[in-house]
Amino acid sequence: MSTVNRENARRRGGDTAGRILDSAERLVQARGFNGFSYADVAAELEVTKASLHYHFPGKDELGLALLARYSERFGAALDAIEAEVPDAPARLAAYVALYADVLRGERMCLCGMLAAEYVTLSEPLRERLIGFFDVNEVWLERVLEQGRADGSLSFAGPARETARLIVSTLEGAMLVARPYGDLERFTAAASGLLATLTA
Amino acid sequence: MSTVNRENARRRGGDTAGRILDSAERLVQARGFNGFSYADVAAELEVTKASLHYHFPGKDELGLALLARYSERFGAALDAIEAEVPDAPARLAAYVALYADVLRGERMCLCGMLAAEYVTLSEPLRERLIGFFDVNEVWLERVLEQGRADGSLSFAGPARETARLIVSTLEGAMLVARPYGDLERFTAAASGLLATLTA
DNA sequence: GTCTATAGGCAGATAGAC
DNA sequence: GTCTATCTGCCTATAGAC
Repeated sequence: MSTVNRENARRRGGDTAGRILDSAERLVQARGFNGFSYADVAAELEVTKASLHYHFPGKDELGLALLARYSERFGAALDAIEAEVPDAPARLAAYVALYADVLRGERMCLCGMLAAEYVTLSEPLRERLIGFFDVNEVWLERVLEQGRADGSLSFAGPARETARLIVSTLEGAMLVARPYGDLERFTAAASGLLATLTA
Repeated sequence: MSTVNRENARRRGGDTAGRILDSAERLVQARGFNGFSYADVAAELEVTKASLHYHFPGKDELGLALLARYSERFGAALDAIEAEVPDAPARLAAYVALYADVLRGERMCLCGMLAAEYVTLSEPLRERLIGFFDVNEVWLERVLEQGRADGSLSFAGPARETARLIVSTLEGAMLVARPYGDLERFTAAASGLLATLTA
């Protein structure tokens, strides 16, 4: 790397690949994977499209990198909840807060957005998208079982099904709340959901 | 209209505009408004793109026609439920069945799909999309109040909020179930939701 | 690593013949 | 109403200089 480029990277405040991912992630979450282009990212970062192709040869590779980073970050957030929050109801509330934070940035969940575009995605992207939801379900399932065991949560049937209900409700609440530009719509739905579990 | 064209229309089994809407609707529900093109519809109908532009000058007009027809049809289905199904819990179940029927065709709800792409939509499209959700909420609100009044349904807080929770959950359940290609995922979530209201 | 330049294709859209 | 032909612009992607 040249001295000039190193200086540029420093001034920009981070590695270029990371900045590309930041920009692309925001664009996908706002407009969808089919609703953004390399040109959009290039304009935002004030670099050329060709430069983006150096870091991510094709849009599919970019999508895979996006999803990998998102899943990793989400997984880390789940680990953090387990480390910092002991009881099951509070863990669920912290889980909901993860979604609320995304929506606050006027973004849709990356994976909810990709789920809408599922039919148009490459096979590798599809597989990893499914993997994201699976991880969420497994994590919620454990929290739900913990809560049922210690009496802090109450629900009927397999914990896995309630876990799926939670994921569905939160994704749907984000989806519908965003057009209204109304975070309260999301939090109200989430509260209503959690209320049925702590009753 | 020429004799030949009238014959073509007859053989095709309907007016051209309607067939265009049928094709476009299916494509939007499967791939998104940004994921289909006039070329896709033209290929499916074995006509030229120019012909489509005669019926719907631009993609935006096509989208508006799509949404208008969908809303009208959905409204008619809600009217039919009210006419044929008397009690509130059964009305909710019938409402859920409307969504399940869409998903059975491996489609996402048209409006859920457009909600995901909201940021990229024209202002007229945005307004009418909001209108669709409003109509759903109002209808559900009335059913919920009816059920609470006659004791067949039980929920806390304003009926409108629970109505929003129902819409969110069903849209989210469709969104997540489709990648798994698993209708049962949707019906399980819907059953779980309805169970909390009849308890 | 980033640039200029460009390829090749598909997008939405229009003019005008039939 | 549908066609052929064409336009303009944007898309993803690549070659090669610096």
